[in-house]
Formats: sequence, structure tokens, C-alpha cells
Amino acid sequence: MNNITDDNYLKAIYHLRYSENEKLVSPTMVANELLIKPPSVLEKLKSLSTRKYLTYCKESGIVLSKTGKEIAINVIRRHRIWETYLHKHLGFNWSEVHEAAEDLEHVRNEKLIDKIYAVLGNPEFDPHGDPIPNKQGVFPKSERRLLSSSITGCKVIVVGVNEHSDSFLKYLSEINLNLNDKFTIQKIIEYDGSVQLKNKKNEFIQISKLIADKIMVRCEKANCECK
Amino acid sequence: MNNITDDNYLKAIYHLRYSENEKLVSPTMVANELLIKPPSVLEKLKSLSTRKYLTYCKESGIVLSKTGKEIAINVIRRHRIWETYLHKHLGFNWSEVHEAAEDLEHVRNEKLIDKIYAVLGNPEFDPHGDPIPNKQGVFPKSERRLLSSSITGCKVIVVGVNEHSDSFLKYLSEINLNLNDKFTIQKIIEYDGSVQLKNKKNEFIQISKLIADKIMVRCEKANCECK
DNA sequence: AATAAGTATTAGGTAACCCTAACTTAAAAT
DNA sequence: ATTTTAAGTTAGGGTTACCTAATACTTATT
Repeated sequence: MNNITDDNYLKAIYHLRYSENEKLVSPTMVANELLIKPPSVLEKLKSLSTRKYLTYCKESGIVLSKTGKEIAINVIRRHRIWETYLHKHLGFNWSEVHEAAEDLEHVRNEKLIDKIYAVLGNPEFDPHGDPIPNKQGVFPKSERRLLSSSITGCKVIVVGVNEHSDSFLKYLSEINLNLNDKFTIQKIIEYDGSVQLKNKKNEFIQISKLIADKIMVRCEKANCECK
Repeated sequence: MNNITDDNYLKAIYHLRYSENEKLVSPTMVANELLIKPPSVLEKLKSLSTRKYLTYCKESGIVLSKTGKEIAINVIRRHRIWETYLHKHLGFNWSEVHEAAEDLEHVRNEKLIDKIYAVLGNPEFDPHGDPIPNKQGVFPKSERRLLSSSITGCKVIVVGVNEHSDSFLKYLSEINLNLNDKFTIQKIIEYDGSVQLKNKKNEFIQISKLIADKIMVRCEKANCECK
């Protein structure tokens, strides 16, 4: 609980650097992520770099050290474990889970996180389909890719989303597209990249490219042609 | 999670004022409770009093306002609900529970606390025997009194402790005195106030007055003479 | 190439929390 | 009653985490 700000900076940097295939992480990007101003970030970067959690220079941007990465992964791990726990054991739904986890991720009690992780049966993915690193900080492998990179005919399972905003998650619920649902790609509209899906009840759902870019799927068949 | 310091000040003041029958709460007492120095407390008192959470003057000491009391009770409520949850649902023992709850009490997510409270079946007492206020802030009634106020022959049930330190709780485990255990008061040694107990297996346990002053019990019989 | 636009950085400021040192008052002890 | 001791208070400092405004660079754009 002590270093909530450190946690948040390292987590933000980790996300920018690894999750959303950005290359260089700049102070401004971090400022935007944390809803603060660049000078605040600059100042904090000095503190984090004297403590060897990262290095920063204009050429290579902000780069986490081994320790910095470990801390970030641990925060992410706690966040995702709590999300899973809230969902599976306390009846929270997809969109409610994130807010509470945002606080709980800072509780550093190791026995607590170990315990709920064990109670959940060491899950590999959280309710949004995001991978949960194990205690050693290793992320599980998965064949996830963007829904937008599908080809006609492939059968996919929804395994995650890339945006966690309330409005986005509510929209998905409304069009009846949920985690673990299976769909067949009916058609990709070349003109605007929209995707037409067919669900198990043979109902059709059409999704804009913007949305399809934020949904992660994996193919039902291991050797699907789309790859 | 935002006002952790406010929480801690209000909780400390509440404890000093109500739990341990002290009358006047002084800045120095608060400083000792929070392991900080009096000037820091003075400063914070100004902030808390302009926000109408309390009043302070030398004559009547620090007095919580209605709002201040509500906040304090809410923190205590969250703390005790988490302690109970950790104990009952996650296998934490008596002495491990407090530390984790110290962080968790600051998570203000209402749905979360409502949910675990409900899962526990709206418990009235936590693993230390401390009363849990309901959502309206009302504490359950109980016939608890100090073990040291017993008379020979009365049969008591351990319902709580007044100290939560690790060493104290460990000592109780060692002498095999646990929450909800039943004992008969064998003898009160007048000279030093020690208490001799007999457990269900007819084994004898002797406890110093110092210890007996920190253990809360209630009589097994409603109309026990000890009252 | 010159200007506009955006990013990086420095300088200086505020608020929250904590501190020590010094002073004032009140309570206790001689 | 006077001294000692303890508690209350003020003054002034340090750190962290944020800010705005101004300056220095870059990168686009015209």
C-alpha cells in the first residue's frame, strides 16, 4: 500500500511499452495515461531512475529495469487476480470488476494474493481475457489475435478485449458478445473493415473495424488458415 | 482509497474516545496512537475541523462531529468485515488477519463490502470478538465484560480481546485460550489479581491480571452473580 | 527554408504530511 | 511556593506529488 504512485507509474509504463505494441514510451504518453501533466512525469522519472526502476533518454524513451518490470508485473498480477476473484466469487460483472481492482491491486499482502489465486485454481486469464502472470512473473502463452485480422469462414472464440471502458463493455453486452462466445466470421467488408459474425443461434452481428480492433479472439481450430 | 490519512486519524480518534474508556482525547494521545509527533496532529486537526469532521479545544479535547463519527465507524466496519472474511473464507488465523485488513479497510468500494458482508451472513462480531457495526453504523449489543471482573465460579465464554498485537495473540494461542472457548473461573488471586481458569478438559490455566484485563468474556448464564 | 505545432524541459509554486527546535502553559512534585 | 516535568503550540524545514508558465527542441506543413 505504501508506494501506490510508484505502482501506478510503473504499471502505466509497462502497459504502454508492452501491451499496446508501442515502441518508445515518452513522458507525454505516460502523462496522458495517468491523466497528469508531463512535468510531473519528468520529476517522477528522476526518482524512479535513481532507484534503478528504469532508465530514460530521449533516444530510447523510458525503459523499465528488471526490478521495475517485476514490480509492474506484480501490480498487473494482483489486479487481474482480484478481477477474477470479484467476478467468480463475488458476483461482479464484466464492467464492475475493474474499478474495485484498481484499489485492491495496491494491497501488497502476499499471503492474501496467494490465497485467492489458489482458491481460483491458479487461473491463466482474467474476466477480460487478459493473461495473469504466475508468481514468477511469467505470462501464459495464448494464440490470441485481433478479431479484425480474421478471414471469412474462420471460427473464433472471444478471449479478450483491449479496452476496458464502461461504455465499451456495455456495448458488447448489448450486442450480445461476451467472453468465451463462439462466432463464425461471415464476411469481412473490405471497404471499411467491418466484420460480420454469426453466433451459435445463427444470428448475425455486425461490428465496425474500430470495435473489431479491440476484441481479441483465438481460432477454434489450431491450424486455421487465417494465420 | 483517496483519504487514507483522514481515515486513519478519524479511526484513531474514535478508538481513543469510545473503545478504551478514555474521556478527553488530546493531540498527544492521537500522536502516540499513530506513531507520529504532536505538531503533525495539530496541523491535521485544523484541516479536519475546517471540514467539519471534528472540533477541538483544550477543555473538551478532540470531539468527532456526526460526519466524522460516521466516517470512522465506516472504516472500522470495513476493517472488521474484512477480518472476518479473511478468517472465515480465506483461512487466515487470528493474528494474521489484522495486518491485511489494515490496508483493505481503505478500499471504499461499497458493492465490494456489501457483498462480502452478505456472503458472511451479516456477522455481528469479527474474529477478535469486536462488534461489527451494521450499514447504518449501529453496533450490536453484547454482554461483554473484562475477564478480570469475574468472580469465582462463574462460567464464561471468551468473546474478544482488547489488544491485537501479534505477541499477545500468539501467547493466547500458546496457552490454548481461543475465541469462543468456555472456562470456569476457578479462583481469583486477590494479591495480584491473577485469574485461574479451568477449561473443558479440566485443565487449569493461570493468567496474570495484565492479561485478564485484555480479554473480554460474557457469562454463560444470563443472570450470573458476577454482574 | 520559414512557420506552425507539438514535445521535452526547466523554473517556480501549492498542498499534504511529516519533522525538529523552541516557547508557553499547565500539572506534579518537592 | 518553587521547581521540575509533561503537554500544547508555533515557527520553520523537508519530501512527495502535483501544477502553470516559459523556454528549448523537433517535426511537420506550407
